Amino acid sequence: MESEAVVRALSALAQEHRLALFRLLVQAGPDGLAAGAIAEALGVPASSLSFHLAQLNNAGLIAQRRDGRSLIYSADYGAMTALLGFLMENCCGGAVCAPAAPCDTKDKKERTAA
Amino acid sequence: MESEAVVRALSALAQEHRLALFRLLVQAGPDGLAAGAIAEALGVPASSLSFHLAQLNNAGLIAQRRDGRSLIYSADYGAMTALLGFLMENCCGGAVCAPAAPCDTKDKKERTAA
DNA sequence: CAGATATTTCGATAATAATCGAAATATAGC
DNA sequence: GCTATATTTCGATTATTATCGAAATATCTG
Repeated sequence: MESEAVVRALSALAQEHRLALFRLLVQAGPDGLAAGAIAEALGVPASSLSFHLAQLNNAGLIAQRRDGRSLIYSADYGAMTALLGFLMENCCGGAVCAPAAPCDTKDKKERTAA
Repeated sequence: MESEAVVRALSALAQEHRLALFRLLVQAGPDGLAAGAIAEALGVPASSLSFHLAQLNNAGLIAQRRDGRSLIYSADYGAMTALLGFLMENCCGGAVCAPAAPCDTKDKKERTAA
């Protein structure tokens, strides 16, 4: 992941609505959520939400797919992991640094899946 | 870590110079670097750098200490870990999700140290 | 095709951020 | 106290971002 892409990803996340939106998708899992459902969950007008979705999408943090009239958005876990990895790269001049396991990872069957 | 603090941290990192600056400090380790040394390393005017240092400091991502005439800045590894943890909280509706080990963690003696 | 639903694009406005030189503050040494 | 070094604060300018209603686009159903 290049520095420029990382800045775009961080900029995308550095906004209250988008951070909440991204976390909502992270927690929703690979199935994702329709734009309308997100707008309702966050209490944001559709046009505003669309702007924020575009930011996250442009940053490569979320994926979009169509299902009938609805557009379904889902978190891109691979991009998130790459982002975290970049921040920690070559970290800690040999000292401290906690592991920070991302999640329970019950199955771990697939890594870039769905 | 609260949502508002996370947004501040992400905003602080979502800027080319500050991202480079933070990574410089992350890689420099707990000893940190003097403001002047950072300015030279990044090729940024002192007043501009001061602005960026203030942003990172205000976001709680870096610590400041004085050594004679110099102000030494160092990365706050605890804050970084908390930030990453927040992003992954409750992630992956039970599916995927790669571990993303932050660093080699040779010793692993302390977790929130220095 | 007409009408309904889901979402995006457009356009205008308001707020926030980045930039850097010049002047101000803090510490050190004589 | 004076002079030099290290860094920050101030102020003015420019650029980017967030906001949301209204209109446009896409898909579905009959």
